[in-house]
Parts: sequence; structure tokens; C-alpha cells
Amino acid sequence: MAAARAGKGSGKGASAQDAPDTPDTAGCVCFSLRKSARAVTQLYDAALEPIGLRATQFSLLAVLRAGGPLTVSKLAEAMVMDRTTLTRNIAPVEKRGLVKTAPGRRDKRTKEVSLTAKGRRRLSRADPLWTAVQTHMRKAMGAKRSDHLLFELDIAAAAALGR
Amino acid sequence: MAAARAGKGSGKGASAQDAPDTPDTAGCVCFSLRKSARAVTQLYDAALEPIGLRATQFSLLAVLRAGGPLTVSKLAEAMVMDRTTLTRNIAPVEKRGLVKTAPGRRDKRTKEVSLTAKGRRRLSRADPLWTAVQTHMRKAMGAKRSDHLLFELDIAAAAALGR
DNA sequence: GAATAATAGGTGTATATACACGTATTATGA
DNA sequence: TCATAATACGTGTATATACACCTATTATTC
Repeated sequence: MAAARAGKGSGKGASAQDAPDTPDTAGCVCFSLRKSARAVTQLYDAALEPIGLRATQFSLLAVLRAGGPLTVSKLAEAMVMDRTTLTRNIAPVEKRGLVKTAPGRRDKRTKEVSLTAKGRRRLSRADPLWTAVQTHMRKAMGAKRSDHLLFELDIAAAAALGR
Repeated sequence: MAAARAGKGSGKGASAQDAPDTPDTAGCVCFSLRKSARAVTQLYDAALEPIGLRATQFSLLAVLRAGGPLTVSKLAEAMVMDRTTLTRNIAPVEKRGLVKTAPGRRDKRTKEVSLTAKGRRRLSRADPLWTAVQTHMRKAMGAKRSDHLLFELDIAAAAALGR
């Protein structure tokens, strides 16, 4: 079906279990991850489109809802996202008034990001759309397999980050 | 360790097996995928940096090496990448002379993309760097788990694409 | 064979991503 | 205290991503 990785390799019948000595894009963890991320992101983006949120923006708002006001660095850490990337990602949602930022009171270097009332309402309206696409995704690939995927994605991220 | 997803949810002890009725970023397939893709891409980008290739660029060249000259659309299909995204991704490697493009002879609408000799040499020098980081990644998360992850990523992509 | 549909591709725009580098503020140590 | 290090953040630059919309070419249909 979708996971046939026939060896075009050494002719000795190289399988994915073998040491990867010949670059095979199908066997590349990075390529496979990015490929799946593209496909799944498109699905989630399309699902959230009626409410005017991208998948990344939904995540950003959801993390803020769950974790209260956070400094830029703390928020970046929570999302396993580069700090400077987060700065750019905040811009479109701040411009639309879904989040607001304020300088930290204790530490003037910091900038605290928080949900606005408008952002909270928008998020509430997005929730059912997220639930629908998430449920669809889990059903399409199997709930158990979905759980396992999440588990392994965490391990992959941890491995990449050297933890 | 890395995969603790404690339920902050309904208080009834919601696990990942339950229907996802409350948006939980840790349980979001899309968010987890993107998060891991970011982390792993940084690792591969850093590994390939000495040779002057990004992970995406390496993939592009590797697909071309394996599949010969391809039209933009065929190449985009092979990489599960939007056609217009591929157009932009070709630009930097073409500018550096690693790939070349030529109008299709049979069909003047098409544009054929192929590796140059320089691109092939560059790719050869990149191969050991890729092997090193791929091996490192597989060891860090376990070869078996790595294989399983690749399998599930294919299923996830297929599910998202409705196949 | 001309009108029309289908296909291949590019561009404008917007977001996502991150490294290198710079500034402002806080913490630390002599 | 004052010099220095550490921390928090932003900007310039480059790449990655994809939708909406456009043009050019090929295929289809009457």
C-alpha cells in the first residue's frame, strides 16, 4: 500500500533493517518526517480554514490557553520551536488581535504573550473543527497506530535534540 | 521520558485512547509531526552544512539521482510536495549549478529537471554525511523503532492525502 | 479545424523556519 | 561599584511551504 520500500540498493536485498549505507530517500527519517508533516499540515490547514487559522496558529493559541501568559522564550520552548521563528509566528495572530504582548514587569528584557478575549473566542470556535479533523485523522490511520505514532514522534524529537 | 502526555483534560482520566474532544496540543497529530520535523530537520541540516546542502536540497538531488530527469510535476509527485513549492526549492540549487532545467521536447509545456555533473559530485560528497546522521538518528531512537516510525509516517501521509 | 477542456508551469502573496548578528537588560564577580 | 558575562529579544537574510490566479501548450469534441 503506502509503505513499500523496495530496495533499489546494493542488490543484496537491502531492507530498512540494514545499516543505511546508501542514501535512500524513502528510508530517510528526515525526508519522511517532512513529507508527512506537509501532507498532514495541509489537511489540518484546510480543516481550520473556515475559522481563519492555520495549524501552527491554532497550536500557538492552544498552548497559550493551556499555559497562561508566557514569555517568548518559554513559549518557544513549550512548542519546541526556535525563538526567532516564534517571533515571526506571533506577528500574524497579533496583527489580527488574537494575542497580545506586553513587556515583563519583573524582567524588562522579556515579553509576555497572552491570549486576548478575541483570541479565546476564536479558539473556542476552532475547537470543533480541530476535533473533527483530529478524529478523522485518527480513524483513517487507526487510533492505536495514531497513539503509537505520537509516542515515536516524541522519541524522534528527543533523539534529534540529543536528550 | 519524552512521551508523557498526562491528561490535563476532563478529570475523568482522559488518555490518548479516548476520543479527542478537548484540543490537547500534545495529542495533536499535526503539531507533533511538525514539532518532530523541526527538530530532526535541524539535526540533518547541521550534519549537511559542511557540504553546503540543506536537508530538503539533499532530498531533491537524491530523488533526481535515483529517478533520472523528471518534469517538475513528476518530481513534485515523487516528493509529495506542492508543485509551486518545488519550483521555489529548485531555485537555490539551480542557481548554484547543482541541477539544470530544460524544456521538454515532446511536450513544450513541461520542464525537465536533472542533476548536473557538479550536482552529482556534490551529492557524492554529501552521502557520507547523510549516512552518519541517519545512522546516528537510527541508533538514538533504535533501529526497529525507526523502521516502525517510517512505516507509520507513510500511513499518516496516506491518510491525510485520502488514500 | 476551430472552440473548448485539460494539463504543465510560473508569480504574487502570506506564513513558517532558523542561523548569524546586534541591542537591551539583568546577573555576576573583582 | 563597575566591568563583564549571561540572558531575552529582534532583524536581516535565505529557504520552505502552499493557495489563488495567471499563461502557454496540448488534448478533446463537435
